Amino acid sequence: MKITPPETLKPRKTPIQARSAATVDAIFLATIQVLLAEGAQRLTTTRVAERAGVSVGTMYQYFPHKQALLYAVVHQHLAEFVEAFETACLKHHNESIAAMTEGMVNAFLDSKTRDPDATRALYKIAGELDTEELRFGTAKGLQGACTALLDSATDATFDDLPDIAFTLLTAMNGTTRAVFEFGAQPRLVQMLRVQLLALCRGYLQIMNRGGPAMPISGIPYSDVRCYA
Amino acid sequence: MKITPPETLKPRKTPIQARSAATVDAIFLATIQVLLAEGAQRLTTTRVAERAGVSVGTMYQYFPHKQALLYAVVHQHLAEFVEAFETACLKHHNESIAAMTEGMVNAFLDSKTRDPDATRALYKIAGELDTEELRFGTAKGLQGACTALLDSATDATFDDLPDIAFTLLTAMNGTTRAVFEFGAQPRLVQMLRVQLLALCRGYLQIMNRGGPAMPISGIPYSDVRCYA
DNA sequence: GTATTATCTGAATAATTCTTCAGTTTTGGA
DNA sequence: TCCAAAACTGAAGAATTATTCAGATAATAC
Repeated sequence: MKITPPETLKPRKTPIQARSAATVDAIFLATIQVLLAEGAQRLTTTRVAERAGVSVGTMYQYFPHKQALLYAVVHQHLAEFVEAFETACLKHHNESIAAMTEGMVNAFLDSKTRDPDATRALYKIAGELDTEELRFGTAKGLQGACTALLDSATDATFDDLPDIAFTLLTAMNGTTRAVFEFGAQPRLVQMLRVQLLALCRGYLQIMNRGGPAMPISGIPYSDVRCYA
Repeated sequence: MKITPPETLKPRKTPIQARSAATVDAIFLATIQVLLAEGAQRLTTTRVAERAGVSVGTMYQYFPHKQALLYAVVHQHLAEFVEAFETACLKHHNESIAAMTEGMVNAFLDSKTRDPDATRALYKIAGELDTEELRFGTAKGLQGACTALLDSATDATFDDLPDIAFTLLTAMNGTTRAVFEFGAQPRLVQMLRVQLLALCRGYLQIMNRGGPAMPISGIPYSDVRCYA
């Protein structure tokens, strides 16, 4: 997964000395902190600079405008996330569905949990990033990795794999997002890990082409796969 | 579900004549339109008023400040959604899991699809509403309805119902949100309907206390329910 | 030690935004 | 028809914000 930022959102210059590298890091960190402490509305260049302990001018030396800063922060974390997820997917190619789901769920949650503040902050601005490019690129990357993974399952085969991958990923994201917006207490995360495992496994079991046709009595499952 | 707005977010006055009722409606509509056309950043009181065809002063006669307007718009649609979902849940009490999941998924998607623009717009500002009260209240309401519904299933019993309801609801929301953020083309919505049905059914099948212990060979499912 | 490059500063500017209120227009009833 | 209440207007004020740039300071190379 490689996502190149649009021309207008590219950083103005990259740090050379160690001092400036530290400055940029501080700015990134401050962005997250201001976002969590004050909300997206009150995320201003001045406030971020102040929190980072640098002057506003310094910020504008690295980022041509506020949007570029936001883009950089989101891009950084999202890229890390995509890479972690893709790596985990590759690691579990040619395994069972049970092993795959475990790998995916753990990779997903571990990556989001590594820096909970950042995760929470990112969910807050994800909507205002006016470039769909990032979201779209990220989604495509994850979907590709998940599709390929499932396609290599040793104990199941699927129709409409991209749809299945899309559903799995967005379901994981939705549940995770909710947990983080409720504070992401460890107990909640652990609960989610268990529930997600069951969610993914149950879903894939039903979608498995060779699986049982009607696991629960009542309305038949046959209509589940035949959509126009 | 009844959600009372905090004192500071209450409307300044309620329309009496038909004329003013139309004005408020126009303002609500304009808010959605500006949000979609310009984004959350550029959602200003002046722009909304202009789009609604009224003066800014008129807006401030009904809403004490911008936040109150936003709150009102979100509240209106969310309340409708919660009620539709709760009604659907009540209608399917004491039925099979298959019937329940179908009822829930359809209610969820039908309600969100009724006014796609509003749905898309709401997802955009959901994050900036600085009062968690609404989100929290809504979540509680949905979770309660879903929990009660599942508890009445004729062909299954569950442990940790609130957790299961939470997972189901946030998974549905996550997938739906993604579809709407990608434009919500009818084909995508139809796809989602099918996938969600399978997702919910598969999950509940696994979580059913009386269900099969190990539906897919490989790593055992036994650990799925025993979390600390 | 000096020259050069990298980095930082922060008051000033221009633009945008929220909110008010004194006055005007419209409505519905007596 | 006439009037009091309801609804509307929009220019003006106060506050916030993004962005610049000329000059100061620190690091590095030679």
